[in-house]
Amino acid sequence: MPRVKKQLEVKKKRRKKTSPIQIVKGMKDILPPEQLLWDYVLENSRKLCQDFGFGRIETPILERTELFQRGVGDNTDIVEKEMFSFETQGKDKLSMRPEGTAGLVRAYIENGMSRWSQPVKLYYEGPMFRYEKPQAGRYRQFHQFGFEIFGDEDAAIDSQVIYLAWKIFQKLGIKDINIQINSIGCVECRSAYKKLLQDYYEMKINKLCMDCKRRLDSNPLRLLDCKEEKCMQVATSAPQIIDHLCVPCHDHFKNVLEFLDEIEITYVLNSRLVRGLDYYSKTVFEVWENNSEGGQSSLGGGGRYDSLVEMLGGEETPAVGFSFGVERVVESLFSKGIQLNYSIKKEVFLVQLGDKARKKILRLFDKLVDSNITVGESLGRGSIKSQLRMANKFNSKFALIIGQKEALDNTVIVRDMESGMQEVVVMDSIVKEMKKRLKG
RNA sequence: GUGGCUAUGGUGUAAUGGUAACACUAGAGGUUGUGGUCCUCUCGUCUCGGGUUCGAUUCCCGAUAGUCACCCCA
Repeated sequence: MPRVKKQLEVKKKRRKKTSPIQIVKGMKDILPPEQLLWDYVLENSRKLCQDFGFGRIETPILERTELFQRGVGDNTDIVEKEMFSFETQGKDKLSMRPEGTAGLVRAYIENGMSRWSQPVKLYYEGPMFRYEKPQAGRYRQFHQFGFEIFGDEDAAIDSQVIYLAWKIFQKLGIKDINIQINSIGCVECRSAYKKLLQDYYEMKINKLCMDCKRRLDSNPLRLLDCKEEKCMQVATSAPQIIDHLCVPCHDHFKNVLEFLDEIEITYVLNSRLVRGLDYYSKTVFEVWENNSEGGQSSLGGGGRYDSLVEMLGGEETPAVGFSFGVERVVESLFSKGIQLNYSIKKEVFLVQLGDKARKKILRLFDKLVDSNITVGESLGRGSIKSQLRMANKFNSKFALIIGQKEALDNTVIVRDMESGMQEVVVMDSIVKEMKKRLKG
């Protein structure tokens, strides 16, 4: 009977609890176990970028909205409806960056990097924001790692960027990938091609699905990518952009592919690959991974953007870049069962009994850490039993036990966790003793 | 933004128109200062808000979130 009453009281108390505040839609917490994978991904990527001569740059998350309107393109989906934009108290119109390149270009211009020795090679990482409908592997705040090369228009640079992208994934252990590549030409040949494509589809408009009929005007390039069977049939004989590139664009693309052949990177010519940001020209590519269901998912993408620097008010500067989604890469690694052992390992574990002992532990902990020994403790715990359980969980080789008696005698019990053998050691020599034992 | 599906302890899963079962994890303990096995106990506003009902976690509606497709991309 009293127990029932108690439960009721507990329930009443619970009711009064204020409701918890939830995470914002499309946002995600990255907890310690997952951080290991993040570190793995980012550290390897940074290392490779540095090996390739890239310097790290960090630009602000907030930029003027205008930067993205001009840079990414006013009519792109990203700018039109996917930006987190707001006005400050000072009436500045700002946006949280939806991608990294525009900010880098701004920094390139603003810091006078055109007078640095060319090419300028930069890499970056950080959160990006897009107001989209969240889905698996697709968040409103997501992270990109990317790198850009400014000031060199040679096709070799394109292939170097692709090579580095490829290499990063190889290094990370994501091997079942392929490079989807295409050239979308320069402004001139692209608009000519668009017209050609529209003409082609106009003739077959009756064979298209509803969506494609609608898209014909707004985004003709997208029709090539439709998954309706009847549209796919029409697409197979549609004109391909690589057949309609101007001579310089054509040669450039040919060179890129030759370089890729040379460094033995397998790529897939994908005439339907069109990227959603306006600033791209010539080479565009994506890195796709073959997933377990037999489909493919995009891990990252990039391309050349020779006119962007000028569009944002700088001198005419060719550039290429690539970026990948850290979440997607992490998830890919996770689904492969790549497990970085998240066992927290502590060589030595300190067990304390009583207040006096607890005080001694604090200093001992510090000394041991200073001599590069990993130490665990559980100051908040009372019983020796639970503390030794912790020691076991931490895979400790030794437990150092200090109780009331030891605190007074200035001694420590050294317990070998494997054999269970115990020995009393004088406090002053414990650090030395531990060092010695851990070596052997 | 449009449409479909889903929503149960920290996690992963059950069952049910009469307040919830199991596994794992976590915490406390299994007599006085000793771990890994074992045992016991503890941890659920059944997402939220309405409605139907004597009664709803279970049915209906709405909200929210997740998820899938479109769209777009990382």
